[in-house]
Amino acid sequence: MVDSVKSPDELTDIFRARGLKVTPQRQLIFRVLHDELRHATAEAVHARASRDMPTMSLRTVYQTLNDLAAMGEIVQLDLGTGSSRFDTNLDAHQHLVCAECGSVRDIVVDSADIELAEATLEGFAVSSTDIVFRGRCASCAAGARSDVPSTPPLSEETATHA
Amino acid sequence: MVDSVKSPDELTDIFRARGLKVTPQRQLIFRVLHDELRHATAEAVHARASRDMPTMSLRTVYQTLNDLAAMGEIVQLDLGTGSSRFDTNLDAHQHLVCAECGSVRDIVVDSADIELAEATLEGFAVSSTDIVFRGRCASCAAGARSDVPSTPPLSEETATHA
DNA sequence: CCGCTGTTCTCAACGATTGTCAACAACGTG
DNA sequence: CACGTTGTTGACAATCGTTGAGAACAGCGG
Repeated sequence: MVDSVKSPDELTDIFRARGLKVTPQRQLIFRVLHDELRHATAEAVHARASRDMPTMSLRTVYQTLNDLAAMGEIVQLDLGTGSSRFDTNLDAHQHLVCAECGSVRDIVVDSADIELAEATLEGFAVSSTDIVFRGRCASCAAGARSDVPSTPPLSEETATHA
Repeated sequence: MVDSVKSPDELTDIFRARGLKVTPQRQLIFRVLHDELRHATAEAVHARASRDMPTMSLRTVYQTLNDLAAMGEIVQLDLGTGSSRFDTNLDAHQHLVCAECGSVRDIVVDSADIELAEATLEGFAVSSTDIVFRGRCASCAAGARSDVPSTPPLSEETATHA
């Protein structure tokens, strides 16, 4: 986790450099992302930001998030949890996703291991490798409810077999 | 190893074994999946199936697809392409996704390579590992014409490949 | 033939996200 | 500090993928 909090100056530069105004909304959103929510959904960012700025519009959050993503300051992720998440970690890394609570955690994988045989690729030019480890996080495992009947997950999402 | 077409008998057994009726819709959907569309979206399946059975409802397709997924006969995938895809390949494998045309191809990865340090996991119990290699397929690289907007006219799933 | 039960169909609703558009606030420059 | 350009907001509508709710239906046992 090298990228912790960015200074207000950096923050300002980031926006200014692209001709974007440094509005309090943008500052707040950016700060929320870096200070607290590392894999937040737009909703989550909005909820958090609304505490400090009650008039904050969800529309603005989406817009700013997209702007930041377009600038390469954050990365938009689709982890199959229903909504996009925005990652402030720009370093190469992968994710652990808890199927139960939906929490997301970064994990560094030696992607060099994942070498694909040229022959297998058959001309496919890989530009990025997204890995999602699904499972159950420690918290959920700890507070595992016992009354959950083993009803086959009918309308569950992304049911992967063993 | 390629699970090609399943015989009508197997097909019947699959449904019957779970107490589901072998309706023409289900048969058709199942056949479409195994015969042609290996990573189809519900829409795609519906489009194909509608050719043979014009009254086929999209709702039924979704329902049947979910049923099949619940039975473990197909796997629901979220490849970040906007909609779920349903994979008939039950063997452990990963996917190559072309960012341009959206085509999906299977690829076998020695997932044993992807060893995660216990310490790093911090109690997270990994149950599945989904890897998506994004990039550009050979076809798109070959016909890299900028005048053609990347709009797959018919099915989102182009031919398996050259 | 009747009714039961599982299926399918139609249509409406949902969640996430974006478009629009008008009124208004405010950033950044000079 | 004034001004012009941008950004924000609010109030919806619209989109896409997907699911819910019932009604209509088909097949089987009685």
